[in-house]
Amino acid sequence: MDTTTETPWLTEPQQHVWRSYLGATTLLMDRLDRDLRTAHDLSMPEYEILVRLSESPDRSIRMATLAAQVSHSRSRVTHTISRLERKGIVQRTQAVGDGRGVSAVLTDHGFSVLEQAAHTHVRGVHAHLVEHASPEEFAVLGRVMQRVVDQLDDTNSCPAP
Amino acid sequence: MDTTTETPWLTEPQQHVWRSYLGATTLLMDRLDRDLRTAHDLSMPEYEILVRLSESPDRSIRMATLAAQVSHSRSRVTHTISRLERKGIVQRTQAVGDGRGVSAVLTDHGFSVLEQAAHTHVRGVHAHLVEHASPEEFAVLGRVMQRVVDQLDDTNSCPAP
DNA sequence: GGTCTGTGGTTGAGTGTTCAACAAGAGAGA
DNA sequence: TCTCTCTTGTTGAACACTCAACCACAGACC
Repeated sequence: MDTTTETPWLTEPQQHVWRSYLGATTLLMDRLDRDLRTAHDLSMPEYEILVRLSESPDRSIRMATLAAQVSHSRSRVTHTISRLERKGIVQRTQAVGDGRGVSAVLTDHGFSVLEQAAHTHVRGVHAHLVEHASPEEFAVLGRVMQRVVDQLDDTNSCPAP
Repeated sequence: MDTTTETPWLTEPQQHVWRSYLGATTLLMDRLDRDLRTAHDLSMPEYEILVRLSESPDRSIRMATLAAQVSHSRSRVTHTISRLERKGIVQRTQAVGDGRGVSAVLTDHGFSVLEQAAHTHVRGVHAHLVEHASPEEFAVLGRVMQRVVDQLDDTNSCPAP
C-alpha cells in the first residue's frame, strides 16, 4: 500500500451516506432477486441477461459482448448461459465470421418468460426505489452513478503502467 | 402476480438511471472487494463485519445482532465468522445471561488487520464514489438511500397479512 | 413442574461465483 | 507460409451463499 499519501478518511456524515448506500443496495438487490426467483424461477443476473438479449437485433449477442454489457466475467456468463440453456430459455449458436465466436439467442419461450418477469421486476424497482425519490433526486442519483460507471470502466480497461 | 393493478413501467430516463445504478454498484463492489482481497485477504462482507465489531463495546457483538446490522442471514454470518475464526481474526464466546447466545469478538490480530485494511477500503470509496459527487449530490444520495433502507427494513419484519 | 411457542445458532446439501488453466481461432508481421 | 501474440469461450476445482432442517434454550402460560 502506498504510505506516502494521506488516507482521505470519511467524515461522519459521509460515513453515514456510505452505509446507507451499502445497506440499501444489499436489501434492494436481495429483495428483487427473491421476488424474481419465487415468481419466475429467475435470478437478477439471469434477468439482466435476458433483458439485453431481448433488446438486441435477432435477440442474439456474442458472449464477450454480453459479459461486458452486464459487467460480469466471461466465465460467469458461460455458466449462466449454460443454466439458461438447460431451462430452454436461450440457445447457443455459432457466430458468423469468427470461428471462435458463440452467440446466445433468446428463444420464444425465453421471451415469454421475460415478458412475465418484467412485471414483477419493474414493480419492485418502482415500489422500493423510484417511489422514494423525487424526480430531481432521482436525476441526481443517475448523474452520480453514471460518473462512477464511466470512471470504473476505463480504470478496468487501462491499468496503471 | 397481481394482474388487477397496472405495472408502472419506467420511462426511458428512469430506465437509464436504474441501469447506471446497477452498473455502478456492480463495478464498485467488485472493485472494493478485489482490492481488499489482494491487499489483505479480506472480502467486503468480512470487512463490514470487522468494522461493526471494532466499533462495539468489548469489540464484541451477538451473532443475531451482527446479522441484522449487516443485513445478512444468520446462517451466512455463522459461515463468515467461522472463516474469520480460522484465520485468527475473531473468536467466539458464550454470551452472558443467555444460554443460547454466542458473541463474536475481534482479536488483537484482527484489529490490526482491520487497521491496515481500512486504508485500502476508504481510499477506494473516496476515489471511486465520493470524488464523483458534489457535497450536495452526495447528501441527496444519502437521503434517498436512507429511505430505501427504512422502507425495506420494515417490509421484511412485517410481511403483509 | 410441564408444555408451548418463539428465538438463537449451527449444519450440510445444493447452487452460484471466482479463479487459473486451457484449446482454438484471429490478426499482425517477417 | 510460419510464428507470435491476443482474444474468445470453456472447464473443473475451490470457495461463498442460500435454504431447510435441526437442537437447545428462553419466556409465557397454566
